[in-house]
Amino acid sequence: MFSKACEYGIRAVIYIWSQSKEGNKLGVKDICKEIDAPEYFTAKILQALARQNIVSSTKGPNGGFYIDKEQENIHLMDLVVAIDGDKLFNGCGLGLKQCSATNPCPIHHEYKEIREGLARLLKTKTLRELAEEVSSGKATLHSVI
Amino acid sequence: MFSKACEYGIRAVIYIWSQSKEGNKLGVKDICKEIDAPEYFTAKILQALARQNIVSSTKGPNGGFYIDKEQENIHLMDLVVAIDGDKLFNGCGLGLKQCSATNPCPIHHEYKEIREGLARLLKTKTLRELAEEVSSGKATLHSVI
DNA sequence: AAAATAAAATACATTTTTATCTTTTATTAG
DNA sequence: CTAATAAAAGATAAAAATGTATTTTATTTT
Repeated sequence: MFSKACEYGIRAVIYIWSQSKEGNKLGVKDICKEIDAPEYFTAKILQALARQNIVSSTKGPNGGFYIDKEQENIHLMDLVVAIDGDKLFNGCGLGLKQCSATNPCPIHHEYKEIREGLARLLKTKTLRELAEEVSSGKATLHSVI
Repeated sequence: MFSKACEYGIRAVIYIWSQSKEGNKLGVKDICKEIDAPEYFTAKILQALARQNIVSSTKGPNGGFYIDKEQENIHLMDLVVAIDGDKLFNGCGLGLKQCSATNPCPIHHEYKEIREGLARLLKTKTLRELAEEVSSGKATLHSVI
């Protein structure tokens, strides 16, 4: 469903959120150790997200990734689109170039429902909520060891 | 969502179904022209499906792909799994190795619903039904020109 | 039996995704 | 100001997905 890049990105950002109280900044190495993701690859993803203003970052000692005020109301959808684009949400399930209610592929209507359900989920969930689930121990970002 | 291979495969098989009355056999070239898919690539997919007994084929003059009795009750799910495997239906949305109700990722429950909705759709639809939609003109397998 | 046909198998090429390593730039601590 | 730190940027590589071309095999028609 989501690309690997997107999976790592979501996990990383939720982790940053869950730790980003009182101006706390997190290094890529720490993030990746915690979420069990490849370091350099995840770094690239986070850099791209910083360029798109989904997360913030600073260089140098005590630098790292963090969340600031402007990013408080970001939904999971914004993050997914920033990494994977929106093809998941507006293309035809069978890859037809033109597929619509008036010229539907054989699964158009049912697939549309699924897709919209997914979009609804991603648009509803804020990163704050997801981070809270992790902070409170109700959810995790890594496999138990 | 589905791979390109799976999109082409679904379209090809539905088309074979829709044309496979009275022992009619279809060549790869004809199929690909109709569904607007790359010929050699789609041929490989169909060959793999033939090995897995999702469709039938014979070589030689008047040969081609067709559906026989044993394949009458195949659901869309069988086809998708034959091409893309089942990772879409049993993996974690965020890629965690272990993710379950007792050790959930932050979107476990909601994502599960989406995934199960998709699985339900694919398990409900038979290829016969989908082909019928195409035969009757209610749905198409290619963009209108 | 020979020729023609079409899938099957094999080989090869390109593009995209995933992943790693190195160099550069910005920032801070001493 | 200098050294240390950490992200940013760039280069490279491996793997997977996608796509194309060629050779082989099975089948049928003549």
